[in-house]
Amino acid sequence: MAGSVNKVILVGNLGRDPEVRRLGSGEPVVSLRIATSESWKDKNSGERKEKTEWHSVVIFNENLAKVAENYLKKGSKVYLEGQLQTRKWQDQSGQEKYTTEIVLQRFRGELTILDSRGGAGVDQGDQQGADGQAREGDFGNVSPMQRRSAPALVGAGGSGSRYSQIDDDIPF
Amino acid sequence: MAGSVNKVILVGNLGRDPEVRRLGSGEPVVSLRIATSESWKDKNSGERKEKTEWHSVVIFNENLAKVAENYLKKGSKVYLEGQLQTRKWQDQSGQEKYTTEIVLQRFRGELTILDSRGGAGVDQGDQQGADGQAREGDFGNVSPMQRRSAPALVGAGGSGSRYSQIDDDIPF
Amino acid sequence: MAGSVNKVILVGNLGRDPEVRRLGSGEPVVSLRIATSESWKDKNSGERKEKTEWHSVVIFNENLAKVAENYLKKGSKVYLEGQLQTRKWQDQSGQEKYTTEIVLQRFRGELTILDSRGGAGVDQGDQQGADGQAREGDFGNVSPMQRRSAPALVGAGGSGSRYSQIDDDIPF
Amino acid sequence: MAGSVNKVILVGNLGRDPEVRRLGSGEPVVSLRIATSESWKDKNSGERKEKTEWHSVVIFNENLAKVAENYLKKGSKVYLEGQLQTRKWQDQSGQEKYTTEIVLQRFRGELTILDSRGGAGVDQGDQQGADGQAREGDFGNVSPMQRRSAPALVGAGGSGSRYSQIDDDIPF
DNA sequence: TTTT
DNA sequence: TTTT
Repeated sequence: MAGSVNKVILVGNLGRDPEVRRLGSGEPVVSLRIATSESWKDKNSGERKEKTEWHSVVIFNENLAKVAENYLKKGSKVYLEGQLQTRKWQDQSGQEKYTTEIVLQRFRGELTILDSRGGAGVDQGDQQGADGQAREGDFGNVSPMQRRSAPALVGAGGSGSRYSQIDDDIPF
Repeated sequence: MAGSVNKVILVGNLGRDPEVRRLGSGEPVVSLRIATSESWKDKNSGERKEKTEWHSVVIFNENLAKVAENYLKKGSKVYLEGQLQTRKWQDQSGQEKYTTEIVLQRFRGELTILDSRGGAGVDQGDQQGADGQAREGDFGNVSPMQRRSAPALVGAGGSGSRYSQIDDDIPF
Repeated sequence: MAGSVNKVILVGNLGRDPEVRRLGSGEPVVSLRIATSESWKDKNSGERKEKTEWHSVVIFNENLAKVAENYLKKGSKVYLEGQLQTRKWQDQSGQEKYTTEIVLQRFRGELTILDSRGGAGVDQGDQQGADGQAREGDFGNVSPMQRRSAPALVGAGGSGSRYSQIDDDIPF
Repeated sequence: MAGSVNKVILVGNLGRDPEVRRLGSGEPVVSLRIATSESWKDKNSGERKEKTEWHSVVIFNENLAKVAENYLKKGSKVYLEGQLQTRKWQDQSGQEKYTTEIVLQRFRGELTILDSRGGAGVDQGDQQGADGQAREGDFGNVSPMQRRSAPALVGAGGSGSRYSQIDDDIPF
């Protein structure tokens, strides 16, 4: 439809480490499980109550997938923008199921790490500085402090060469 | 969780008339089915392609539910803000199913009608003018032009009295 | 600062035709003046009141600038996303002034035309279809119905060749 | 104008402590100065570059003003939503000036504290729990850990009674 | 399964 | 004036 907008904005924490699968090209596609929650004081009982919502996020955006793979882990707090997408699938018994996910398509979406130490903002528009000059291959300002504690584990099947390529791209 | 955000922004069109059910208190809860879509030209075939995404929206916000009930219909274009919520249910055969909806909770969310004639902005914060004076009971600027063509049908089970009460509330 | 977000979302109407200036490269930079407004019923006087806010928008994003140049005009309704930027300048008398604008940087921001006839969505991520295949040069789904009424006037200083180049890019 | 949206979303840090002034009613109006910034690696020089943008925020929303007054301080990181508003004023020399601010009107806007320890989410819709029950007077889930280090200084001109009233409202 |  |  002409003239439509489909946007999700989340600020929440990863419930587990990112899951990475690779396309034929070797590019990572990263899945995240993000929790958001609300809490309030029940007016009758006076108790604190809390409700957590879990969100499934899939990152096809190449640069953001690399960042997620390399700098996020269980517990990380992020800001992200994606779009809603519902897909149909069949379970083992042939039952039809629907799953709604927040998808960051290629060249789309945003991801910003919010953890206090090593937090870093990254989004797909970061190919350009405030000076208006485009900078291809530059994908943002991820701080090394944010690096996952076990970099050797970074990237399922990831090779050192891929990782150093990221070192070239990431500006630090 | 402290410090989280769960927000969906949609601009799209209703695929069918709003569905209204009533709480014990008589307040409407309105369900919408909203389409958003993207189109692009396939680089290989040169064909125009389009993909439509359908979204289920549930409006508990009392004022916005009244507006949806009375001023939206199949084809209407809206801007809306709500939050993602996934609920579990069982179909007739006892199968577990999950449905993800965009929910506008009581006192939360936004809904703005974007149709060219009679479009009108309404949101829950509209209890106050630009002058900073609170105005309870005032819920926005819905134009009569936007009224559904068959007001007699407005509101499943709705009575004339309820409708005129809305007339008191809606500022026109 | 690591971990920051600076985003403006507007739905409003152009108060005048887009203003286009050209960079040395010939790329258009387009300025828009957008009105948003709120209305409410004054609780004391019972009068309808309305307050309009005017926003200055500057589009450096190349594809979106072309769309704005060619498909927007006074009165057009748009959805747009950009970022806040305040710049300092001096008036003729040497007085320091500050102007805050909503900027759509290169490769960033979104612009979607919302007018009922010929409305069309365009954003910088539209280089890729729902199939996940990137499509460079494709910048969205602008409908010919949306074309400004006087295409001969399109593009200050614009040549026919540039315009037909747009015809190649725009998918219709 | 019917059908418009005027929304700003910021994630950033306070450059200084909140400034509080009081309305005749004693209600606080809080001004914040928020920094957002982007950084990138210059492709030519290879240097890290950074550009910071400063935003002026004014909070009329009563509950959010109290939270800002009591729980934010220089350096705090927040997520907030408000609307753009430009006002005209005259400096001492009679010169006309314009200032653009992000305003959180009464009953509108959102504010969520993002600091890692003691971070807390608060927004004006928090008068209701996930159970859909409205809870007046409840304005969110601010953690005591987030309290400013010198609570005695909290609230310019604030009395102990006002502060304990907040203690009643804030759910901890 | 996160976070506070 | 913040933050990394």
